[in-house]
Amino acid sequence: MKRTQRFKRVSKPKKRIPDSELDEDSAANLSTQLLKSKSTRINPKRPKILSLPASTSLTFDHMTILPREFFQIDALDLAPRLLGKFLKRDNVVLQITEVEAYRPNDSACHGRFGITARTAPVFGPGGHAYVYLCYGLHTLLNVVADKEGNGAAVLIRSCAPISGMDTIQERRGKKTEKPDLLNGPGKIGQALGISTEWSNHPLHSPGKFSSRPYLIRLS
DNA sequence: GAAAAGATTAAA
DNA sequence: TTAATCTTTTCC
Repeated sequence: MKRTQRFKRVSKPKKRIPDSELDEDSAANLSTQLLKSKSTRINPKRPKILSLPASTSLTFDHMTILPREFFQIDALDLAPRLLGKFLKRDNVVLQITEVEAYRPNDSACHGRFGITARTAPVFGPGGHAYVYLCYGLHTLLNVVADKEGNGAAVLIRSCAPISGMDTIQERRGKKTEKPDLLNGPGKIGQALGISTEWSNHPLHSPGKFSSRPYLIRLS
């Protein structure tokens, strides 16, 4: 039975921007390349791993915050579009490398039993965060997808560090630069320093508090 | 009201 | 392979 759809960006992390050079509006000349990947089964418990089509080279000049319309589409469409995008909070910037889509009919989707106190944000309009505690230990970050009323979201599973390495390592409690720094959904939440209080926070604007994370792209 | 499961991680 | 750890949902 179908549960979820996972998308993975298989490429090397892009060059890192020195913290001193990064600001709200520009992170000059990052280029990102979506490399071809095979469709493989990463976790036997999960039915299918989808991959991106092969290799498109994209170059951007300026960072812009993604508009809310960007998010208000089917989670299955939103998921691959999040690959390569940037998640920013303060000096920490992560580039999304692996995501997983959860749709209303997926057996693992938190929205499958309707609106509850915890899952209410999932049913809200796309572009907000849905953060919840997993196994009592890990804060998992989802990007709510689709229109209001549809319980769909995309889990951020893995990222590459772009900026704020010191902060990331400090929050993670590891000095490594290896993939295990950010290759898991619980690690993303930890690296961003978020808690469940962040659930329902809009990701399509910096928000009232500048320290709140938001999703950006280079365009 | 009690019990079990869970979109995981790190360490052995 | 397993313990850690606790909230949400389910079952009686």
